[in-house]
Amino acid sequence: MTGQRGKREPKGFTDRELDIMSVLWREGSGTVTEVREALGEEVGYTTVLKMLQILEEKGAVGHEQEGRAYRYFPLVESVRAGGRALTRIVNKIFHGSAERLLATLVEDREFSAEEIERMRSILDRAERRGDEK
Amino acid sequence: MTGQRGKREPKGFTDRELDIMSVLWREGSGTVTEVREALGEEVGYTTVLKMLQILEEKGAVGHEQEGRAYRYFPLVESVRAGGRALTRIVNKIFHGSAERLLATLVEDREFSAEEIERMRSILDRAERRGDEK
DNA sequence: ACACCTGTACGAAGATTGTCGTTGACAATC
DNA sequence: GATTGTCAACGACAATCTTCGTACAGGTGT
Repeated sequence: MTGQRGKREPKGFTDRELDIMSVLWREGSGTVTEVREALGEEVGYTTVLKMLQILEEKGAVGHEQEGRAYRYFPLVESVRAGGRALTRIVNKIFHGSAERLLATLVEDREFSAEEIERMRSILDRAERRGDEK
Repeated sequence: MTGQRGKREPKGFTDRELDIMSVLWREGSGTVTEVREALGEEVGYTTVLKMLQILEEKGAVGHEQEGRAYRYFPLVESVRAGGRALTRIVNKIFHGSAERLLATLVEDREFSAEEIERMRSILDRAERRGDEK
């Protein structure tokens, strides 16, 4: 009974919710039918609708009328959601070490020289940003 | 009714489960009481026990008798769990771009010059690894 | 008008999570 | 040998998540 129940905290998304959000982030917006199609139609229409309604209740998406249908769009930015998810992983799994997270990230993946270069630039920027302080 | 539910897939951990796993990864192992203490005793003894039993049922932890108590230890490595979690995030939130994930990761954090340097080394290693192919 | 589409709303059912209370086993201590 | 303390097992309960079935509403075509 710690009472941290407040619905203010965004909290993370469950698997299915994340599937839906992923589509909306990628496409920008979508009707129930569009989202369902993007998911390969593996789930029923009403299921997708229900998920969107739950997500809306949580404040993660909004909708506007479009003809007869509703068009849903994300209200939380993917970067913010990603930041929260990463923080959680860094703290709980990598014991606060972003390095270790990075090591694991690049472990199982192949990168082109260009990608590596861009990632270096990202680190350079972070370094300069630190210096200016 | 897609039926791809097979309980073979490790799936992700929920918040509370991750709290518990985090302790076991950090400490190596722990009895119910130890884990509970590590969590600041904010949850009841039986709750921690139940979580450990659920985790055991899922194959994420195991236990051995130690005197009168059980000593639980992780069966899944943190790096593997982290890898799965990262894959999920990269795919669902960053649309497959590890770069963008990295950008978000370093965005809200401050790093020492040493940390940046070590992260660069990680990228160097990944690059060399790619070359050898 | 009537029968269909297309779409949303409602609500229920099953699974899982997270929280415990209670019980019972076992050993140490008085 | 009765009491107390430690600890696992069982089962209950509420909250969520996920999946739909069913019902209802507004157009469309004949």
